[in-house]
Amino acid sequence: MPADRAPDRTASVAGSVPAGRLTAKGERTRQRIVAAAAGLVFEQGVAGTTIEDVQAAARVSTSQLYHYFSSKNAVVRAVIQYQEQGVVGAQEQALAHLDTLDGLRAWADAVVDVQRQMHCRGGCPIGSLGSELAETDPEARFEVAASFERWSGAIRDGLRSMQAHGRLSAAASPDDLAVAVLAALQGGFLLGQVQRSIRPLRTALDAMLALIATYAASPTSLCGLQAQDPNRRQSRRGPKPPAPAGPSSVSRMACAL
Amino acid sequence: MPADRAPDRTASVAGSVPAGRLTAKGERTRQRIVAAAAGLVFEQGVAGTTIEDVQAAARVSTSQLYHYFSSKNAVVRAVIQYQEQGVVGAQEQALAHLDTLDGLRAWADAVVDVQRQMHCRGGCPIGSLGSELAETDPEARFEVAASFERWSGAIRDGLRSMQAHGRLSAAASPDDLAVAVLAALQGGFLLGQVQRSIRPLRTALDAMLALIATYAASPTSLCGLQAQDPNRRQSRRGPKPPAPAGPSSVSRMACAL
DNA sequence: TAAGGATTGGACTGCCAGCTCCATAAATAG
DNA sequence: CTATTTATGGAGCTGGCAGTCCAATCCTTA
Repeated sequence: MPADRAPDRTASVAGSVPAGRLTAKGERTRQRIVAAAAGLVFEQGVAGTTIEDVQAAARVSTSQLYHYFSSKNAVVRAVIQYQEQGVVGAQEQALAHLDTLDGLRAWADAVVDVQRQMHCRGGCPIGSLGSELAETDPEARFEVAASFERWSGAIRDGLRSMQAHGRLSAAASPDDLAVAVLAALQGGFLLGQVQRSIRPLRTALDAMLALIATYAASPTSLCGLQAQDPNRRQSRRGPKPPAPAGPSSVSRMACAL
Repeated sequence: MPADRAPDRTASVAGSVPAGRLTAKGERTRQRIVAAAAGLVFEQGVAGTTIEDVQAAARVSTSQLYHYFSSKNAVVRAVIQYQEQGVVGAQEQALAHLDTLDGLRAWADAVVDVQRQMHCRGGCPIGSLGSELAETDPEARFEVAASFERWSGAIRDGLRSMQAHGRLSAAASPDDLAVAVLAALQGGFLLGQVQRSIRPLRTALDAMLALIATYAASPTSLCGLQAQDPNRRQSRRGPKPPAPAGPSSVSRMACAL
């Protein structure tokens, strides 16, 4: 067995290369396929993306593709994990040291900015996959469910951190609020994708921020009367927090989420 | 021209029967096709539903189907309008005479109940279509966008009515809140579909209700401190408002939304 | 250097789904 | 009653797409 074998971080993916032995070169090819597939799937959906498309985009032959994946379904599952890594991973970074309401606002701004940069196309890479595959591919549904769980977990941890710093009332439930925020985010992405506008996402997240501000324990009043200042929405154009700098291709833009 | 011709309410659908003259019988056949297609699409998505499937479910021959629709795309567009009619129509009914916060809570309960009855399968009939078609069928995207607009408009009118009755502070923006509520609903449906649980939808809508309660102008306190009573979630099993009674098939259950 | 596994090339196949076409039956108008 | 339009039946065509197969080549190890 080769010595420079890449760490076997893909062993858990059923349908990968049979008897899964990958050299470093093979690992790179495999990654090229997944990245290309992720981009295409993001742009045109699973059903709208053919294996031929992926081959062309990744510049690999049929036998190459089927050397690394047993079926199109296997490619799709790899894409799901790839997007989970990219999107949720970036989210965990962005939410890691969250301890103020302003930090949460900055996070929301960054999220909205992602959709703006995509010109509202494609929706959320994970949410779209979930919607398309939920009723036809149980395993895919399961993996997307896990991604959502991890994502809302990151938000919950951020809120807990705020609570620990005394920035959030003990009456607030970080667990419930996290789920609600993620739902607002997903719904906002969907509405915005369909209407080609960032307004729904902006509005939905602002609403959740206003609710959370209601639970703010520190300086500001407990009553969220100025929670929804109509001016703030438009004035949010300042220097945005540098997103955790992913690679440059279109498919990675999605992952900068 | 026949005298008992059905009213031409489908004339606006491009791709319907060429030179669109429909007898009453033909109209019934057409409706059977659309209803069958709607059910299948709801269960398996557009890509997962073949014309053959629709033919079998609607008990029509190939030539019949292509007599009434020029292509699969035309069928899909008819399905979108069918679902808009069913879902948004029912929503307009349910939200029509909304003038109290409790009325809004009852509405939310009914929405959650729909997902429960579907065992969390299928998501929102309109949202799923939007997600699947947004990037591949511009016309479909446009129609779904219009549906969302109409839907949030219904919510907005309900909130305005509350405002007119003095139940909501003038500082609240029914327009923004309506969009946020719809986003929470859509996101809740998606998360719940993927995780096979009604919790996300319940939680997301409760969060929005808590925010709206914050704006409540009348009896209850302005501070939403008991807004998120964790007990209320389980205790919501009383006699639910009779949903606006749609037909009985599975595909119509979705439309009872 | 030789062997054996990993990687790559690309033609080919089988199937399925969307759609066409022609023929027949039913209904309507005059 | 007859001409015309509308509704139905069903065989079959065609293109595209997932997946197969047999080699050829590269790379690692010994």
